[in-house]
Amino acid sequence: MKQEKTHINKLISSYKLRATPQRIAVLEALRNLRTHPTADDIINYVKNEHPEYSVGTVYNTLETFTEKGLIKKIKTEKDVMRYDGFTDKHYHLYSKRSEKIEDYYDQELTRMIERYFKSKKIDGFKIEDIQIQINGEFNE
Amino acid sequence: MKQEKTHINKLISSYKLRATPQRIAVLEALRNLRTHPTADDIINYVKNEHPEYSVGTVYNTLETFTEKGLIKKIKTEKDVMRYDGFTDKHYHLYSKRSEKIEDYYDQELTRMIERYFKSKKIDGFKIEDIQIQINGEFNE
DNA sequence: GTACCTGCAAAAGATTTGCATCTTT
DNA sequence: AAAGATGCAAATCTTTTGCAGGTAC
Repeated sequence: MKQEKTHINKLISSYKLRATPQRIAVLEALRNLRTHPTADDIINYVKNEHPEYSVGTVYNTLETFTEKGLIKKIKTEKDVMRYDGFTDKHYHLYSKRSEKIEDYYDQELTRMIERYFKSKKIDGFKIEDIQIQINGEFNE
Repeated sequence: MKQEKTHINKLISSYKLRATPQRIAVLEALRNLRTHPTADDIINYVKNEHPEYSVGTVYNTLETFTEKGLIKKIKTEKDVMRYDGFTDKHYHLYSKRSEKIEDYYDQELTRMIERYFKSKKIDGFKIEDIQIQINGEFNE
C-alpha cells in the first residue's frame, strides 16, 4: 500500500519496524486517545476507520511497540493493561475511583530523585529507571 | 470451626472482617511467600494444606483484603496481578527480566518526597499516596 | 524475493459470578 | 438467627497463538 512518509510513519521506521498501515493506525490511536487507553479502546478507535484490522494484530502491534520502546505499558489495580504512547520522562496521576490516569511532568522532581540515587546506592541492585505513580483524586 | 486467636486472626478481625479459616490461610500464605506472589502462587500454597479451599474463594478473599486495605495489589508490565501482604510504607525494586520484585525501605526518600510535595502542589489533584517502582537489575 | 506481517479463529489464562449450602458472629 | 462466606462450575474477559495468505522493504 502506497503511503505518504508522515511523521508517524517515520517514527515507526526509526525504531527499525516496518511501517505497515495497521501499525500506523495503532500509533495514531495511541497519540490521539490521550487517556492511556486499554487495548480495547485502541481496537475500537482503529476499527472505526478500518473494521478489517484484526484484534490479534493490534495486540501484536502493542507488544512489538512495547518491546522496542516506542510505547509503554501501564498497569493499575484494575486488571486490564493500559498503554502510554509517549515515552518522554513523566509521571502519572491516578484516581482509583474514576480510573483516570493523567500525565504529570516535573523535571525538578526527576532531578531531585536522580541526585538522591547518585549518592545513595542500593545494595545488590542496578537502577535503570524510576517510575512514580501519584495516587489521589482529581478535583471535579 | 474452633480457632485459637492467633495474630493473623486478630489482624483480620481488626479490619472488620470475619476471620474464617480460608482467610487466615490466604493471609498466612501472603506473609510466608515473601515474593509478592500471584493469585495462583497463593492458591497453590493454600491448596497444599487445604485442597478443599476453592480458587474462587481465594480470589474473593484477595479482593476483599485489598478493598479493606489489609494487603495491596502490585502491577508490573506482566499481565498477572501480584499481591503484597505488607502495607507499611515501602517501595519496590523490579527486574523485568527475572520478574522479581523486592521490597525497598527508605524513610529518607519518603521524607524527601513528602517535603517536596508539601511545597509544590499539583493543580487540580489531591495527593493521597505516592508509589515508587525502581526498575533495573538485581546482581546475580 | 524474502523476511516479516496480517486476518481469522481457536485456545489459553486469569478472574468473576450465580447459586445452594454452610459458618461466623 | 441473620448476615456473610464458601465451593463448585460455568461464564466472562483479556490476551496469545497457529497458520495460510499478503505485503513492505
